[in-house]
Amino acid sequence: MATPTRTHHCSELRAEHVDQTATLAGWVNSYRDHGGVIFIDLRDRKGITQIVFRPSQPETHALADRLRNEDVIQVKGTCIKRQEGMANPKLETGDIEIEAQTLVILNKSDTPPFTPDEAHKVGEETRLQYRFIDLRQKRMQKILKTRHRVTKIMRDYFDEHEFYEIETPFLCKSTPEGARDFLVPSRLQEGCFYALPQSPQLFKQILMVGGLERYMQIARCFRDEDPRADRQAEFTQLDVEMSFINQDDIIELIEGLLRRLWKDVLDITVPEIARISYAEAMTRFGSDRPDMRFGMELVDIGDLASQTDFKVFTGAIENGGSVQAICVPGGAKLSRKQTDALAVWVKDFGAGGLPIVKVDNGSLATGVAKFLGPIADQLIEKMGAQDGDLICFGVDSKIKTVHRVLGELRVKLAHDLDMIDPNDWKWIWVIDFPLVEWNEDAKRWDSLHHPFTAPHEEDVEKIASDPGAAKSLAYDIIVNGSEIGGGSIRIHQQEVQKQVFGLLGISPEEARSKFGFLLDALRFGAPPHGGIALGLDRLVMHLENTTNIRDVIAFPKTQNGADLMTQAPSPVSDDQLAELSLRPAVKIEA
RNA sequence: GGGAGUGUAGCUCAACUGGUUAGAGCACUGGACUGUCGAUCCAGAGGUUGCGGGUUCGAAUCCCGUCACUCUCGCCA
Repeated sequence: MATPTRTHHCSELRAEHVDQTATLAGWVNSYRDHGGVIFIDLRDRKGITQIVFRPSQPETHALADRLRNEDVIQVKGTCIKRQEGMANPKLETGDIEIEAQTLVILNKSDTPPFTPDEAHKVGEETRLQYRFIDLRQKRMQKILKTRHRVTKIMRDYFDEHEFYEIETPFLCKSTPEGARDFLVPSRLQEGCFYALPQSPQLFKQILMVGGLERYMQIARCFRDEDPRADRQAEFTQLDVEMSFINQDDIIELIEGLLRRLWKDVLDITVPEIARISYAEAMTRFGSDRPDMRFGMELVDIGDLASQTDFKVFTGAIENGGSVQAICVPGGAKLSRKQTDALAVWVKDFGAGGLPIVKVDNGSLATGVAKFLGPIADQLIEKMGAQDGDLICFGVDSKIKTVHRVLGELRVKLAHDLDMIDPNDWKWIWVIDFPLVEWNEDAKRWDSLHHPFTAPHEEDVEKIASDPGAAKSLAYDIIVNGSEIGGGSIRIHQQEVQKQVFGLLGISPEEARSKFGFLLDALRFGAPPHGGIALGLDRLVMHLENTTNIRDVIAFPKTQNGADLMTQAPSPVSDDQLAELSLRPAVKIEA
């Protein structure tokens, strides 16, 4: 077999190469056999070039007659200019073609289940099963190229800022907090298990105590939880940690990175990114990851609600709850059927229902309008509502539910009513998160970020006196309503860490057994430090304008955690199990 | 764990209210054709209607169960 070399890529040849000899190699993208002359569109990573086979080269022509889609071939021939009217403006290389002298079939392909050109209309299940074909389509190649550029830019950027890229272990100690761990049985220590890292959190802090000062890693993380459109069990983070810095340093550093990424990939300039507090984000947008591309901010109308006889409103307020509203511009055009569907939809977020009114001729109509007569004018004014608008109410005895319902609703309505400019980008930092949040079910305080997040210095006393009011030095970076990263300044003093563990109900014994190494590290000269992690998959999703995380991962998993190509996970042999001292509760034959 | 949706030829889809032999386009096979580029023309082959059960004279269609895939609530410090 000939060596599959080539002199040019399939995107390169132009009129200026006419009369030159060229050797190309690639896949048969399509073939057109005219009995005499045969045309092949030859494809490689970079483009497509048309090859012509003429009967005047009988041996080569006979070989070419057998070519089918996705055969891998090597062609040597002469670059010739296409005659007048025969150029193909759809191809970069459409002014020329290669007149083949020799053809080598490097590898004949079985009939493919689909071709790269039609992959975009093939079901995802089939694409994932034959991922090696799917990856040949232009879109997938572009996405993976972008992903490569993003990680390259990250490494260059942090290198310029004197960060070291340091690997951390995959085989880690299991900590039951947070997400469910993926467990790996130990062969050498019977009955014991490693866990795959949910993130390199503790290791990167240890690196700071270890004096490395600036660390970054493109880190694979594992969380054994149910997936969503934008998240799967195995994902990648840009992980960063720095010593002797404050929150502003991290924010400025990451803004610089985002600026370079968007400029380089999309030629879009990232402006100085505004910061809002968690409290403000919740009050105005009902969410800690507000989408700032549209309005419809939440308005507290508790004062007006209590002036009505509408029991839904007054009842909620009497129970210590809240009545809030959003004004949906042009929302009055929604049909009864559509608003009824919204009322069902909001129940997923804990709402009892969705009271609405439409604004018509300067007054309220339909829905709950008949209950709101006394406050109609004030409501319209307070909401800034116009004729043709829809006002949706969030009502509950818990303000948290009201925020959630209206926060989710405003995003859904903005999409449904096409209120978002697809070319708009809105970045925002959310800062000053509460340190902890009361978990009503478990009757305890939970970390909002994680247990190593530092409180504001002036709030340290509140850990004991008023934990819910203590704010943390945590920050999330949001783009278009999507959280693409978050981090915090860490606790670097053993005393404070002990207090936080105490607040979280982690006993000293428990803390010692789970995080003893961290507590030790904090005793021996831990510098002040902090960091952040950005979701690489989500970042690439934004840059490539997809809502499907599987699009930006070469070999993704399905919702069931399966790899449809390799058929993982799979049963294993009894021998393998015995070696690991494992006995499954459910046995599936290997 | 819950809710919703999808599953028919290799691929994308159709098949009325349960009713003849489950169709079409692309792909595939054979043939024709010397300028196509979504080639064209002629002919052909290709089906466990995801799987299992049930109702019925009769099931792709209705019912129950199950599996896979998607979206989603819970979950994801």
